[in-house]
Amino acid sequence: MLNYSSSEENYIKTIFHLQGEDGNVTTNELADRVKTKPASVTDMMKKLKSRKLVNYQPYKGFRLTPDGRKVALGIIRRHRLWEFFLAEKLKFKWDEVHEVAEYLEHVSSKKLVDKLDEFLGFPKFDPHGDPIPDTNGKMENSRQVNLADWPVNKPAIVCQVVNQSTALLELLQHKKITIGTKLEVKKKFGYDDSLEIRIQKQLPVTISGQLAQTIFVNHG
Amino acid sequence: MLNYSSSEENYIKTIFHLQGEDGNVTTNELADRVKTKPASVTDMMKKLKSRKLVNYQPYKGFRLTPDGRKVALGIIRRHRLWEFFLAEKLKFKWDEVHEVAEYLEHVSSKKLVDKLDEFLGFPKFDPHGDPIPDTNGKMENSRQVNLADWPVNKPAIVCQVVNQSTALLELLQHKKITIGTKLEVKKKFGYDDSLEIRIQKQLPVTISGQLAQTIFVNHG
DNA sequence: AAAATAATTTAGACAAATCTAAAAATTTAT
DNA sequence: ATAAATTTTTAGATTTGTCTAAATTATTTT
Ligand SMILES: [Mn+2]
Ligand SMILES: [Mn+2]
Ligand SMILES: [Mn+2]
Ligand SMILES: [Mn+2]
Repeated sequence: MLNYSSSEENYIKTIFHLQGEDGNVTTNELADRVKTKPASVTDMMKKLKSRKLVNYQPYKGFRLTPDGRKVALGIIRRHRLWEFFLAEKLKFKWDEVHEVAEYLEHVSSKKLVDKLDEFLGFPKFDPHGDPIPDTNGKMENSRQVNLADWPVNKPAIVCQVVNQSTALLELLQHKKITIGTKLEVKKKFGYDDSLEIRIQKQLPVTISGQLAQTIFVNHG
Repeated sequence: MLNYSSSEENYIKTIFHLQGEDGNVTTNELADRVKTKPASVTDMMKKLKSRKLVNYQPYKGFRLTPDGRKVALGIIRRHRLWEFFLAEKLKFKWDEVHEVAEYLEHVSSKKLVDKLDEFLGFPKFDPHGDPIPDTNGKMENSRQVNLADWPVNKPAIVCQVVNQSTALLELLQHKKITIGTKLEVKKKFGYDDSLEIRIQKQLPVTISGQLAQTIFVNHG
């Protein structure tokens, strides 16, 4: 199995995140995300094309090839497993795991990653609720629904929180909401989109519509 | 705190291992160890000198400065903590941990390393019995004695095994000897330097003088 | 359909880390 | 003390990844 530089891996991973089901990725988009200049992106795309990891025609944007997608899923697997390790075993906070995982993800020993996965008990989701690909690149596509759209009185499990700012984390901690929290929506107020929710058997609490929109849940 | 490239770190770490208490390191020695050419070593020494990590005069060899020593101990700390993690938590074999630790050692987040240390229970020795520096660079200098020189009927704990070949590992596993094993030497045979040892309360077994010389022990 | 604007690529330069081949310094042998 | 051998350094080139500035292509406006 070939090996890629950290730089190549960062481009590959970012293309994966930017290209949706079908869309193309543009030079400027990618330059923004990997914090480099468009000229550097063009250089790298030529290289990745020659390695058959992206389909690329000048001025037409690019997408990962099936091979590129496999490489991307491997990087994402490592990133999310390390994030899980940092949060679960080393007691890092949510908003601290990503930065360190950016480095650990580039250590690409297959044996290391598979043994880590086993040690962690084959987790299905990282601390932000994103699914972790298995050895073969398969991952749950967690049919997750925004809490703002969840019906009243239906059990739900928090499975993802988008936008991982420290301010958001603070609010979630105060409300005692975390990945895995079981709750039900008790009331919805159309006036300001606020919700009244009940966590487990505790007293109901109110959360704003803005907060609800950052929270995604599963069928509990 | 400044950051060094993987390449710089490999040179620094290797100089630490090569320079003893007082000796100087030579260009060819270092080139051999870091698997590069003498010309590259000279280039790097100029750079490390300008960063005040080594003392270096052309043609006179080099040594780490106190700052360089601190950096080296940080790298060695990371290397050995990861080796311990791999062996203890991920169940890697002795002879598999080093290769992966060569990569993990270059992830230099202080928070990561200190939390890993805590998670592992502040281990004092890596799987090969080498001491692990603490956050301040202090480590046990394990007054270890070769098993061949150990007195009869005195409790000992295996703390290091030199020469980590797979063949040696296989033999040690068969004899059920590992780091931390408690044993006593029961008899010494001058004819072929073989020893009879007793592990814990088990029946005595015989080991060759050659094997005994690879094993170092502490006062049990 | 031009002209203006925006996006992308090319050209040329640079820093890091490495190499080979040649020059210089040091050490060893005669 | 020379000469020979060894070690070390320098000079010049190469690869990877980046940048700025200029040229090219595509898109949007008029
Ligand atoms: Mn992340
Ligand atoms: Mn990364
Ligand atoms: Mn090692
Ligand atoms: Mn290394």
